[in-house]
Amino acid sequence: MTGFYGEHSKVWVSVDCIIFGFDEGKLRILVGKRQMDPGRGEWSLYGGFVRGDESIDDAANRVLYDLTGLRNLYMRQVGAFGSVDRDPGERVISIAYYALISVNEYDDQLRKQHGVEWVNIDEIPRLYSDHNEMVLKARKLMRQKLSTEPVGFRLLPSLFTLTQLQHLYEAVYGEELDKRNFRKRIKEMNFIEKTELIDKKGSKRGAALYRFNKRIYNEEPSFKL
Amino acid sequence: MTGFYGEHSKVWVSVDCIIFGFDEGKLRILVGKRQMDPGRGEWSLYGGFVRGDESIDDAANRVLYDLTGLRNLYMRQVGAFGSVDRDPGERVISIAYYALISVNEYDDQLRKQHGVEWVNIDEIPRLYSDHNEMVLKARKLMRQKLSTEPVGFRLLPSLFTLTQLQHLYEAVYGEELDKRNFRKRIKEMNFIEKTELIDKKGSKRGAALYRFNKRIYNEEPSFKL
DNA sequence: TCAAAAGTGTTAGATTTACACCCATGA
DNA sequence: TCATGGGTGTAAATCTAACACTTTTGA
Repeated sequence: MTGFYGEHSKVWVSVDCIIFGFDEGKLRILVGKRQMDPGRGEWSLYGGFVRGDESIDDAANRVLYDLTGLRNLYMRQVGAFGSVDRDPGERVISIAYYALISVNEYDDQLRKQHGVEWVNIDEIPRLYSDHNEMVLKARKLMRQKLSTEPVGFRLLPSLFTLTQLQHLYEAVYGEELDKRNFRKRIKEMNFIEKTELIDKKGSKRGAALYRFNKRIYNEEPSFKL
Repeated sequence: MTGFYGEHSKVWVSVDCIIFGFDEGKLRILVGKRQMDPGRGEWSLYGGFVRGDESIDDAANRVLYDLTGLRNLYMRQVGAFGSVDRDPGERVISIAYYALISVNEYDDQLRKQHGVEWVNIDEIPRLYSDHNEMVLKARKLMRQKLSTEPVGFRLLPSLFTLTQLQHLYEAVYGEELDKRNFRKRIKEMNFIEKTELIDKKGSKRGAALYRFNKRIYNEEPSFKL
């Protein structure tokens, strides 16, 4: 059966992950210095090779788990990157994925062990190979996704204040939003439910904590921010 | 240098093309019966393997040129598809692309030589492997693209009537549009320019022919349909 | 002469935007 | 007591959607 396929050249396939986090009012991604050749020491996305016995999505999930220790992260494919010489060593086609994580759930020790850092999305350094391009496309897709589906919560703690949510959207859109209009729209979405809990960290007065209710969303899935 | 890479398994990478055309008021794509194993005889997208010396975009362009004889088609990546067993023969990761072609520019003899047919987008048969999934995603991305960028013209002759353009958008959106509102919006877009030419095929009275003016669009690139 | 497609404006309703003050509390 | 962030409603402006008739001409 390999007769037909054999005429064509095989290549390595890797996955590279753009991992978004939101902290101190800023949207950030994880990057680290490459610890292997080629490109050792250059800033780079975290990635890995696709194994023969796993799908590309499984590979991305494995790489994400390896780095963060977290499962079931929100993750979407960004696309395949396949210039002939994108990898200086060998022909490698890479499939980029972006993921959303809640920074507070990520063990900072684990982060340091892997030598990765949170960098502000607007201050990304020159990255290895075509990784800057991947980040750009991931950012565009992520913004588009957050504006049409309620996944922004994946970047926040499971309980969050409306101010946190608003600041998140402001960071993603890169523009300020009107507080009253924002809250008016949130109120119409019954799946963003107010709890009895009060956050006292963010202000003296205290702010109501909200949570995303998936069950209600499934019944009434309309979202626009 | 291959020492590091060598530990990982290489795979075949192919491209598969969803080629959209618009004819007789219907949105269609090109599919053919597979002429090779595995899956011989099944309906399938047209595709090919990525060679060692070409980028994935180049591979897609080559495959498109091979099939249509046309260069510089509008083409965008749909994404990578990489289940372990998506190809019954060997591990093959495939990158899907969609393209827009103007049906009248495609030599029908060439089409027949390749054994491909235009099938209505709403009547796609069961396709080989995960190709139906590719078509679905391509369609979604294409609709999104057509609503925010003036690329619908790539599915029409270079001179077209507003009725043709409206029917195209109706086919893409799957819903009827109001003629007066549609034409009002078109009039605001100066890059859709009226010519002195009249189409007499579509009606007795004759309809004005329009063309897309790229230069004007670049100066004033705002589009929404 | 009539069937068939081309072409053209107005209005009501819905949505979006702009905007400012009082409240509760810890320091 | 005061500085800080939390919380609330209204009105003007803009955008969207609904709607019907006249024109031209080839058959």
